[in-house]
Formats: sequence, structure tokens, C-alpha cells
Amino acid sequence: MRSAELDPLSRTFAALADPTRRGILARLSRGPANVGDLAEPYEMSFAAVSKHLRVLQDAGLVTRGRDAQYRPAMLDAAPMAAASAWIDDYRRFWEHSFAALDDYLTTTRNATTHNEEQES
Amino acid sequence: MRSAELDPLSRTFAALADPTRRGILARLSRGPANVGDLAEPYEMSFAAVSKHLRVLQDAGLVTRGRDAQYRPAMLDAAPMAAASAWIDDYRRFWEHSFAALDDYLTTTRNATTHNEEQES
DNA sequence: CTTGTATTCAACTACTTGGTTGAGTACACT
DNA sequence: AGTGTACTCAACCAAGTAGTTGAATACAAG
Repeated sequence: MRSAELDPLSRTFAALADPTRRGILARLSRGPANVGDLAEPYEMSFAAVSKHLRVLQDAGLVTRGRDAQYRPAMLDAAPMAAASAWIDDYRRFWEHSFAALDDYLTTTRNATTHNEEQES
Repeated sequence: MRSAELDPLSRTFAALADPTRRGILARLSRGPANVGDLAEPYEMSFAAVSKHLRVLQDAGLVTRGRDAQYRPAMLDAAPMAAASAWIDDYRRFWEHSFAALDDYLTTTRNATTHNEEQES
């Protein structure tokens, strides 16, 4: 499915479905950054990070500026509002089952990237 | 990135990044359904829907039963809790910019699949 | 004007995805 | 047993994705 013609919600979710991109967003939540800064934590080429950035930009989650040879990126979380709203319609399907919720929150927060991404 | 080795959060977001799959989830939020029922609104083969169902199942969003020759699917929204929690960490980045929020919510709700999916 | 730095572009590779069709499996019904 | 119904599997295809490397662009600073 060419993401160019994907609906906005699909594009947002697709953009978020990658740990590197979520990491980039986490970094940007602490302020604007250049590609170099953003690439630093990852063992991949500059160009690869640049591509991830483009995906985020196409999803509207990131806007880019211009400062000399730098193209600083900054967070724009607005598209997440729609994603959040969509998911929240299903909240009642897990909220009455706290065991499952707990399960997911803990395994996910531990095993994954969530806290690492936040680097907090 | 083979989704088999993706972290749970990525798998959840990836599963949600497709309108057909979101439609299936919406349908299942009204109760369990067979593959036939689920396939009915779509102009694609049975097998294609069966595949989407497998993606949802691998993401833990859907569980399957067995009833004679039927394999009824039912919603398990628990994995969405983690996705929702992740997104919510970015809430402050759009909540103070209500214009942008409004923009996204309205264009998305209109242009897309969200309400159609809910068929409400 | 040449060089260095930051970033993107283009071409390529390996793999995934979303769909197809046709055959196979599992069960119910007569 | 034989047929119909519900679904999955396997093989395939076209297109997309995530990464690579090397060349190109844009600017700053000697």
C-alpha cells in the first residue's frame, strides 16, 4: 500500500509502528534537533535516519526548518490526537479487565522501547 | 522489518495502520463474528480478510474461537492500552494548540474511515 | 575559490505486505 | 459416503520498506 495515498490515520499509525521513529519523536519532545543529533543514538547511516524523518514529516508529526546547512526537525504531535481519539473508543474493552491492562502496560514498558525512547 | 520480531508496541501500531483492519476491529466491538461476516463489507477475497485477521491476532488484538466450521473472532483491545499510553505522553504537545487539534480531528473524522468504520 | 560539514538523492538489495487464485482441511447435513 | 459450507494454506505477484553506498547539493569558513 503506497503510504502516499494512505488516509491520515493509517499514515500516523504506520509512522508510529517503528521503534527508531518513536525514538526520534521522543528526542524531539525535548526540543528541535538536527539530523546528526537524531542519528547519533542509532547504528545506522545518516541517510537512513533522514528517511525515517521523511516518513514522520509525511505523517505530519515532524516539521522541518532551515538553519544554514542544518535542517532542524521539530515535533508536531497534532496528528496523534486523531490516533489517540480513535484508540480511546476501545478503552471500555480493556478497562473492565484490569489484569490484562496491567499485563500489557508492564510487559510493554519493560520489554520495549518506551522508556528507553524517553531516555527518562 | 518482519513483524514477527517486532516489539509489541510496533506490532500494535502496525496492525492499526490499515483501514480494513480498523474496520474489522470496529465490527468486532459490536460482538464476535465469523470470517464471512467480517469479509462481507469488503471487496476482497475471503483469504485476504483471513490474513488481516491473522495480523490482528498476532498483535493480540483479536482472539479466535472454534464453533463447527466457523472460526469466530472476538476483540481483545488490551494491547491498545499500551499504544494509548504511549501516545498520551505527547498529549501536552498538541493540547495547547487547539487549532491544530481541531484541524486534525475534523479532517480525519470526515475524510476517513473512522465513522464509517464504526458504522454509527 | 577550495574545503569541510550537514544533509539529501539515486540506485541498489533484501525482505515484507496486501492482494490474488486454486487446492486442501474441517465440519455439518442428508 | 458424498456434497456443501467455512475457512486456511501455498504459491505467486506487484509494490512498498528499511537499509546500504556513493554522488550531489547547500552552506560556512578559511
